[in-house]
Amino acid sequence: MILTVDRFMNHYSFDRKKGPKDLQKNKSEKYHKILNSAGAVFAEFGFYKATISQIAAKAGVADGTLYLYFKNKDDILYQFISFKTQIVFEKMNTAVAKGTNAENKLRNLIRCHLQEFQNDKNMAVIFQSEVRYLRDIESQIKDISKMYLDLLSDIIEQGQIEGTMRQDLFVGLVKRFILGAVEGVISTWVSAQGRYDLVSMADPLVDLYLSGVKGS
Amino acid sequence: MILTVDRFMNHYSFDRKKGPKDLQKNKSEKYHKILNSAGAVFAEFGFYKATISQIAAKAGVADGTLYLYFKNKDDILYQFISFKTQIVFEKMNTAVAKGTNAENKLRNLIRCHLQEFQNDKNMAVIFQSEVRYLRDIESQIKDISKMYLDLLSDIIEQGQIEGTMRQDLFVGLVKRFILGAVEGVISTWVSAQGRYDLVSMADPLVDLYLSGVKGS
DNA sequence: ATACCTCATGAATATATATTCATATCAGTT
DNA sequence: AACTGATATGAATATATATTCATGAGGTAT
Repeated sequence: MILTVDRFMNHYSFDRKKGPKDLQKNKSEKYHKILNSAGAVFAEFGFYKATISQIAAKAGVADGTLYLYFKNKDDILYQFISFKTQIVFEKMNTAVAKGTNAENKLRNLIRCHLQEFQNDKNMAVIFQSEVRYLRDIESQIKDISKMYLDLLSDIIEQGQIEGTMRQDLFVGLVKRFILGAVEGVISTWVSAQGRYDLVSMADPLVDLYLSGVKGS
Repeated sequence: MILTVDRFMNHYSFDRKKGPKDLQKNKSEKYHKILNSAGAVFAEFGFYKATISQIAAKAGVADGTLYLYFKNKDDILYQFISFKTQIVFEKMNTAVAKGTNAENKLRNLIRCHLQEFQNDKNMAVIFQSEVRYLRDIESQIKDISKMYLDLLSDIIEQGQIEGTMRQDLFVGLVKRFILGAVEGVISTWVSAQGRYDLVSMADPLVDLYLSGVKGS
């Protein structure tokens, strides 16, 4: 299966008013400065309580400037998520590709997941907190987790072929189970203000997936 | 360990303006009518997009009436969550108490959890979506999941004593793992508009907790 | 019949803040 | 130096809606 993340970026076609020069601006330094500032403010206050003025101040620009780069407040969040999603999924795909067998792939995926979220706490908080928004907004983003789940499906199926994973697994359930548990671990880490090392949870977590808690 | 849910209700002491007659009003039919309407509206639109007028209309009362029963919009959500939390935890405690051994208790807990959320989809959606809010609001509510995690700790420890669960488990991780996975499954069900039977996931899920996915 | 209390109403108020736009700055070009 | 286009500014505007409060209705006791 081919996992493409392009659709997150490309199919997004709110028609901005200023049209033409957008392509250059998207890459501009200021665009990213605003995006990062927005990330910090959203993470701290939540999307609704965050104000345009706060974001502008943190980015060191005037309020009106945001509207040269973004359609509106919603758009800022949308772009933030799209941008982060793209980067993270590329890394995840790479990580999985490096694994030789199913178990390896799974370990790489989970470690990468935890690593990326640990590296970018704002992102972690926003992905945690703005679930609601993600649900409401543009439909393409709805399945942020879709590709992740597809990755997992592939790994599990490979494991079943290898014979390293049980044949009787209900894949649909197993993948939610795995993703849910990682997110739970991240969520806890976020609540704890990121005070401990998240990545070190990766292997113990995978061990649980594989062997469960039952005594021998 | 004794799990008390009382604190969720009792320690909440915003001083309402009308003081004296509150006790009666808290139980009144209209209070609950508003609370349920609020639940429906919050679930449909999310806390911030929901308006007082919508809630009032759905409850069949005037806007101003809400302020006879609740301090403000925040308070409505707070009370909703407190109320639901209390009920659900009582049921969970009862369910766990009925189990004889650790595995049984775990099965009862998970089944109860899924059952209650399936029965009250508004609650499920709100618990899913308003994470952010739960984090910001009054500190007592922060640990909505605290008691749940404590329940799990007890079960796991019992399992270790029984010898039915591995001795080398990192309980702190295991309990997040279990809760995260249940929440993930619920989250998926919510996204799917609750079209399938959630409770039937309980036993397969617990099987995964216990035995993992590894082939024999 | 009157006074009194509780509860309900919904139009009027107050506030917050997202968004716009007339104006300014600056770089490069002629 | 004057012109042009792109970019930036931030005060002014528009809007939405949470919250208040003067008013009323219904019941009960005096």
